[in-house]
Amino acid sequence: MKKELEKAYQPQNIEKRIYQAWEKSGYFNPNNLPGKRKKVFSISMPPSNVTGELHLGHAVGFTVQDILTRYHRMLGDKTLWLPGTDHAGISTQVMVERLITKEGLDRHKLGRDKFLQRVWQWKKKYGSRITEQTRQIGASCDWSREHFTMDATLTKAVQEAFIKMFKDKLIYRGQRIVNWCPRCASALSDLEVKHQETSSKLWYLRYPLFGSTKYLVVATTRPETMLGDTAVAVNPNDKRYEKYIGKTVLLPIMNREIPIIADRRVDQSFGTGAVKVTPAHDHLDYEIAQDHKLAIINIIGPDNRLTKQAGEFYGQSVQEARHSILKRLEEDELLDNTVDYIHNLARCERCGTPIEPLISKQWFVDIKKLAKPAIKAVTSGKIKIIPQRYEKIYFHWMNNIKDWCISRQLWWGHQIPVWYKDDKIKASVDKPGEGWTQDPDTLDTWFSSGLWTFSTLGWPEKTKDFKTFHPTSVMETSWDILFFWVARMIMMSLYHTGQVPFKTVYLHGLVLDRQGKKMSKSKGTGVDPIPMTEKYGTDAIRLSLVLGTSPGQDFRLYEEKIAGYRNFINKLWNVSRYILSQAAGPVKEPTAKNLADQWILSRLQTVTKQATEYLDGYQFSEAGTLIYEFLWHEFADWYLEATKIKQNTSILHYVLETVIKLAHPFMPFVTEEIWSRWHGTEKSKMLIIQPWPTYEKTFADPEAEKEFTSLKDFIIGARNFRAEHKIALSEKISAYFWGERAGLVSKNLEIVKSLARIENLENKKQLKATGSLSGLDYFIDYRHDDKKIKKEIEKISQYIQQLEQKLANKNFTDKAPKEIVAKEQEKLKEQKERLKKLL
RNA sequence: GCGCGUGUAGCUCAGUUGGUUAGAGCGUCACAUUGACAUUGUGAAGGUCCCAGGUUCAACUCCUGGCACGCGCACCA
Repeated sequence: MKKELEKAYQPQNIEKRIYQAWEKSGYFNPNNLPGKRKKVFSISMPPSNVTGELHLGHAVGFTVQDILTRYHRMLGDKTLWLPGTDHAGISTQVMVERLITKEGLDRHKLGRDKFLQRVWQWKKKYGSRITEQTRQIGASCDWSREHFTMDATLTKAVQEAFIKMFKDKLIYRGQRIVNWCPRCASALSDLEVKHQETSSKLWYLRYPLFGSTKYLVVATTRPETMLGDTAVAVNPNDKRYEKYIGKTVLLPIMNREIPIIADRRVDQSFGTGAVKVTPAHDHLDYEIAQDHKLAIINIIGPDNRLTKQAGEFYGQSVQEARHSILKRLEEDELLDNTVDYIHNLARCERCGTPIEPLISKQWFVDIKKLAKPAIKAVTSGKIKIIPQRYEKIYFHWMNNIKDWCISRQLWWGHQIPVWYKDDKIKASVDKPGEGWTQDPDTLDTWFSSGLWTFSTLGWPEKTKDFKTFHPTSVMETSWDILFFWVARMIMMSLYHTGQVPFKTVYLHGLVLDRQGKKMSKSKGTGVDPIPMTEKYGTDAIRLSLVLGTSPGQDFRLYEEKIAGYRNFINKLWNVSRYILSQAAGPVKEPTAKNLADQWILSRLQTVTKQATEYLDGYQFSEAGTLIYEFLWHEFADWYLEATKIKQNTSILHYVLETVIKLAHPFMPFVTEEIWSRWHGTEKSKMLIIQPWPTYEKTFADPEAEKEFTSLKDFIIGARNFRAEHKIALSEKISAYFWGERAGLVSKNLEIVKSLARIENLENKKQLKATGSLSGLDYFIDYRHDDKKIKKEIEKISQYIQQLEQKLANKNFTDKAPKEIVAKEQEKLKEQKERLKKLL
């Protein structure tokens, strides 16, 4: 052990070097791991968006995945954690479009090929940023298997998948109403639309009844769409309008006669209870039109301008049209009323532009057929979701699933492998021949992500990796992409490979700011993990993202929390510094020489066992907290102090080594650093590949644990001594037990002095012989703080009464399990003895 | 509308099959301090586990019904 171990842990100087050493060792790659590894453990890393930067959401996920990976690697599993990035169609294209706008260009001027070149350039320049940040968080994933969704092999997988689904008639092309983003000039799936409260107006329009001077009033937030109205609908139960059903109104401006129809879906209480029906530009109206066989008139084009069908308004933008139409209606006295109104406006998830529903020819997946087996995979238990309540949400969504629109009018992405020639359509990777042209559209990003667990392992080829690592063991991600991604992976994998993509889904919560709100970059309420890792160390961030959290449950993060875990890491650093400076050397078989030794060894075994069980059960917070408590408040605070009286190097080393192993998955950097200073930097001796500690029965000693705990309680109780007696006690202990070593002092004086007793009592044996703690009666005489003692007596008496009552209850003694009753009886006995001593 | 979550110490949160006198961190207060560590140590104060019923020998935990806050889904024009 080198003496120059720094006084405080300095993560900045260490982390980069440690990560490089790990990466260089090759151990992230399961092929390079030592020993025979039969059991396989694999995780697919959710591909980060290439345009992205690491945020705390990633950090939580990576930490949990890394804990699992490191734990299983140490367990001796053939462990693979496969990383990658996603081309993120819309996000990336939007970003590059903005860039070229600044140059006065747009993608159409540039042309498809040149534009794509620009995107690739951009990807090359910034795409590695996120992977660098992934390294910074300590992710021990296999970079040699890193993939990008637009790699040649993955593109091939996408094409094969599409063609197979097309041939099986699971993918079809149809003219349907879709969510259209005018800015992106592309169709979107339902999931890519977000609703946001927006203040707007509700206009009440008068539609004259045909052949009458009366009119019906309809309310709308979108007056311009009236040009495309093909009916007015009312609820069949609405008495007010009963008499009009079957009649017609004259659509203003267009002077078109349109029917008044009855439909259950109309809400009587909204507006006037009469609705204008615009099938081409509203999802509900479209459905109503289908059922009532109404005409569909497309008046808004993909360019967000009115079509020829809009007559005199042809060519106007939607905004202009709204203005002119309102003006015209007002002039004709057909505008009844205008009120302020807040409604949920549908917006493009990526660019925020209001969505324009319109009729368009797009590609769809007939997803209901895929949903059935995907539901079964979860009900049958083949896939387990943690926490379980998300299964319900999953089922609800899957049971109500609608066809998935997968074509995007974007350039950045996988171009649809379909070719046209005259009226012929052919799905094929390559051009089928002269005169064929390929569909210009690309696929939804989530189509390729849906194949992620197997496309990254070489599918559709039957590679060794695929055979070895698929299905993967766990999918770890945040709950908000359960539908986007997790559900689609399950459907795609079952269909294409016949296997589930993973056996367990672990969902973590979202990281919230101090106020409990979603972190927002624009509001500046976010915590950027990278500067935090520099300030407090990555290990501290990792702990603060995992300890004290619960799966699927959102949680708040703030700086003090991180600082707290930084302190803990520093504690471990100093514990190691102390132990290694006391006696360097190899770890020997531990031999217990006194009660404290027995206690700590037994506790270590208990902790090892429990921590292992927690990790196996995905209870990361519990496992981490347990290690934290043991390391700090048992090993450091008590055992280490005890050894200041009588050192037992073998045990100090053994416990430190074991606890460092247990802590490694949670705080890899500091543990690896301590390890390397102790065991050297040789590759084969790295902590990352050390075997996970096992539970050794020989050290388990519940009796010792119990007795030491009593002793601790007694020592803590000694604080109630009067000051002068305390001094007397200290002096006595000092003179009696330390003799010539009386000079040894510690900050933690009280404990050290009191612990001197452990040694003298010849530990357990004597404790037993003298009747548990009776050997300590010697000190009890010094208890003199009457007030405190009185209070304690009161407390104990109360408790005794409680216990006596309980035991007197026949129902309890008869019906409760025997162990519980026995436990209560023992408690009563203990308390009575305690009381006796105090009186 | 349908569904989900949360409510435990001043603050942030744990609490997996119902069973020690309900826990931790931070904060507060008191005390300690020379050699592992002030990024320290020891302790104290602080709780009708949201409310009301029910099941049970036993409920923070299970059931029913409220209240408050947050979120998701949905055809809110």
